[in-house]
Amino acid sequence: MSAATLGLETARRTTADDVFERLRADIVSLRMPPGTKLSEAEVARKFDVSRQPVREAFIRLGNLNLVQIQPQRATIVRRISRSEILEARFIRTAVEVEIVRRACDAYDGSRDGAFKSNLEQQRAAVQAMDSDRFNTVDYEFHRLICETAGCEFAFKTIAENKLYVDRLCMLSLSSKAGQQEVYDDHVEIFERLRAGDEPGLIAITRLHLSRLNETLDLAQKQYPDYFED
Amino acid sequence: MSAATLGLETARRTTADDVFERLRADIVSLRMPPGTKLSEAEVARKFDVSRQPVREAFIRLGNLNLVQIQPQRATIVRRISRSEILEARFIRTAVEVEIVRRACDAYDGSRDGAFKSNLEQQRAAVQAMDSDRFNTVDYEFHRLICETAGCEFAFKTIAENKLYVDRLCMLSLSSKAGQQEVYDDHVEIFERLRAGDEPGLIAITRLHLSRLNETLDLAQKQYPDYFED
DNA sequence: CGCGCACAACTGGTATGGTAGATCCGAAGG
DNA sequence: CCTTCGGATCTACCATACCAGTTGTGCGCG
Repeated sequence: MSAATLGLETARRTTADDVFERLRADIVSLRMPPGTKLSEAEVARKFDVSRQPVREAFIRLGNLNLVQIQPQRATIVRRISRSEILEARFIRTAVEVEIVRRACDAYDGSRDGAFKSNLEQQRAAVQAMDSDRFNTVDYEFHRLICETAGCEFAFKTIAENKLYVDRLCMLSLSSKAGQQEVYDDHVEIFERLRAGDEPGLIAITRLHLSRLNETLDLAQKQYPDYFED
Repeated sequence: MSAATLGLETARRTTADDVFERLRADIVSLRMPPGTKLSEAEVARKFDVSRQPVREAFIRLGNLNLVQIQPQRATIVRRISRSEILEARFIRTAVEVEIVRRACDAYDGSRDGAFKSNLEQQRAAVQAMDSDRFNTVDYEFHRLICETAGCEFAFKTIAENKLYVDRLCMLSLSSKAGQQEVYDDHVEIFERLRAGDEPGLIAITRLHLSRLNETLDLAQKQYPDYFED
């Protein structure tokens, strides 16, 4: 992912950036479901800009594997790849395990307040069945762990790999029970971290990330057209 | 990294692809050293194409963090960032540890021949002080480990993170002693793998990757202008 | 009725002209 | 001599026009 797409905006905002962001949002939110055909000309008309910025946005989306550019044919919103998601999870697991290992070493309790506040927000989101909200604080929880480990930068990789998964989460099939499970995991992760129980922390982290399987199976059964394998 | 940059070329080749590849090669080979100023118009003239494909190539290079696009100002070959390299190594270490862990479980000796052949080529390259050759087989060695683990895909992430490091290696400051050290590491990695000694394997892998520090220090001392921090 | 070919209507790729913003440099004023 | 201001000259950005493939369709022929 480029620096420009990650928020460290030092440069000024351009039309191409706008188009990119809007399309990106439309894709990950599933307002444009996988398989949707996009056309430079059409999008340009819709956003009332020329084809040029649209084209550049397409290139960047293509680099993120969110769209598939078929020269002289079409550009379509990429379908979800089961194998790709599992591969992304492998990478994320590797990184996250390394992170919690470091976090365990570096833990000094200075972020306990933030953790407790975050967990409380998670609990409330589960109670209110607010999936969007839960997703956001989930993100924040993992960022807190990165900070504890002194590896804020690693969150970039995690977020990048999460891109593929975000659309899955958006299928809103995250039942209350599922979210409760995730929340319980988070609580235990925090407890193990505080206790300095490194082996236990790693084990629960692996278990936590492995839960993606159910979500994946469920989603693929429910929306087979959204998948390419 | 986009699919197009990884060789699974299903689409046809475009002018922009050519420009991208040529610039990329020029950058990682240091024919265009860090800090070199690029201009759409200038590159277009040099390659005898229009500015458009050049622009698109710039965007893709920017996504790979190989160049820095400064709107309305200039586009320059990105300087090497010390912190960024260390961050990339963190990610790579995390992934590689996970890989060898899996490789240890999945090891069945079926690739022993390939490993031995590869190590022999490494030995020869060290002897001949052929850095380029050594770099290539070094790559292959790590790919072999990925294959053993059944995680060919993970090599993509490793290679991607290696992008930042490639320019370092190109400074050809890899002394014969340094290469010998790396070779010895590889030998031991293979031995631990065969012996099924997982803890030892992980330890030597970590040690192996940590050796980058010396290279980095040396390079930064010798070519301070190539670095941005 | 069915098959094939040609043409029309797309698509993305490329070339080029014009615009706004950033920088640099020199001249004018302190 | 130093500072400042203004314009010349860069830059990347955007719009438009044109080109080259791909695809789908419908007409004509077997």
